[in-house]
Amino acid sequence: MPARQPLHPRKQPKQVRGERTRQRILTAAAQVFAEYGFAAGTTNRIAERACVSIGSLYQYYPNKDAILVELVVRHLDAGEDALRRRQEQGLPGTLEDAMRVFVRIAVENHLDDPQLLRVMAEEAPRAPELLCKVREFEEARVAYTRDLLARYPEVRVGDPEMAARIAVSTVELVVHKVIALGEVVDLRVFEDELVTMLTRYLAPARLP
Amino acid sequence: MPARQPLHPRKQPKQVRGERTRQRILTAAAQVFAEYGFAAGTTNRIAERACVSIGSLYQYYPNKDAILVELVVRHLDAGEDALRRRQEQGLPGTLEDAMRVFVRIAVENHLDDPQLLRVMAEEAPRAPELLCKVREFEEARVAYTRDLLARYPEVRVGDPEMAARIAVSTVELVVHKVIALGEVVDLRVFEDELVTMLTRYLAPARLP
DNA sequence: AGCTATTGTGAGCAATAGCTCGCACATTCG
DNA sequence: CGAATGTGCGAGCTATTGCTCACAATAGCT
Repeated sequence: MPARQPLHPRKQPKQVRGERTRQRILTAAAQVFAEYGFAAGTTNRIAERACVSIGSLYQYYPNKDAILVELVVRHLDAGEDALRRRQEQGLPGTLEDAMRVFVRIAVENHLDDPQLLRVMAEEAPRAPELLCKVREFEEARVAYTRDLLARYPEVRVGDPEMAARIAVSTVELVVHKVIALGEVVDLRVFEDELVTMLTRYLAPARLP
Repeated sequence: MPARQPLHPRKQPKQVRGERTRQRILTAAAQVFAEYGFAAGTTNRIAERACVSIGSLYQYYPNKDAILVELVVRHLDAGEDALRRRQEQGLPGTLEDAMRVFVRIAVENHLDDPQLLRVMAEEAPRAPELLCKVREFEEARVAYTRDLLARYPEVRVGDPEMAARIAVSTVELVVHKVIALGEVVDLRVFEDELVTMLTRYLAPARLP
């Protein structure tokens, strides 16, 4: 690895041609990272896959990391959108339904491209910029979940903030593990159990 | 990165001197990996920290990965030992106590050296050999947990195997995240909530 | 056509880091 | 002591890879 200096004023594409090239590079990068991993997914390989010269690649992205950052940001945005769309359909009738929505969105999000997701999850902690963005999104989800829980009177936890935090992390991490690491389990059973765990935790049946 | 060929018949130390050198290398590697991360923790740096020449380093480890593998295996062994020792103290009185033991062991295990643990967790999925070993240990823990749950009559779950799997993963992943990623939370509150989640999930209060 | 800004090219530079190999030093043992 | 074996050394080879730069091609406009 040579000079990694951002002495580069990358340009915004001003013609359609440029926009399309940029998109080709991004798509190729997603494939290459998914196939080879981040380290072995060299910029030359990405350029080759995108049918673009290496020079062009560096015209749009200042360095390799920046490509990954854009991929991650796009993924986070997509996840947020999915949640927002569900949100607009109104509050689920029961807490269990609400939890099922969470889990299912997470599963769908990961099922899309498990390999790429795995790379992103592995590489995220390395780039401080990425870590920051990921945390931002996560904080938003925690806050949203905390508010959501407040709407169900049957919820009874010691520390609502911590409960939301644990719930969000658990869904994210456990789903990611099962999907990306390719555990061989029945997804329906998995979903049911995970939903049960969250529901029983947050809204325990009261003793007589 | 140049030739990574294991054309090497690494030797077992036959003198005490060799054994000590090996240990110095391992200790240094743990420090260097924790401080610089895996990629930036170069073999030369490790050798320097260990006050050993790189030639000596490669006399005991065929390549860089092998050093990490040994560190991970040692850590896994340590964790298993800790669990076994508790196990010999007899079955905890309640399920909640049993869960608390799990969580606390995980926390202690991670509190030991969060940075190194983080590196190991991030790097583990890359080396197939490591992934294999980690899974082996995890399967053992799942089996152990499944058996443990069977001993508490109040446990009521749809799929005991899946429940054990989810419980093990949740503890491991969530604890790791909170400790290694340095989330700013009260550890006591965190422990309590996590234990509560597991307990309520596995042994829900029965309705009248 | 001609002129300019934008986009595209790819050989090759520079830096890095894993790892080797020939040799020197240390330990053990007869 | 001296031979055999084990241990330690570290300059430098080799391969890789992120990235630059001088130049070429194309698009848009008059």
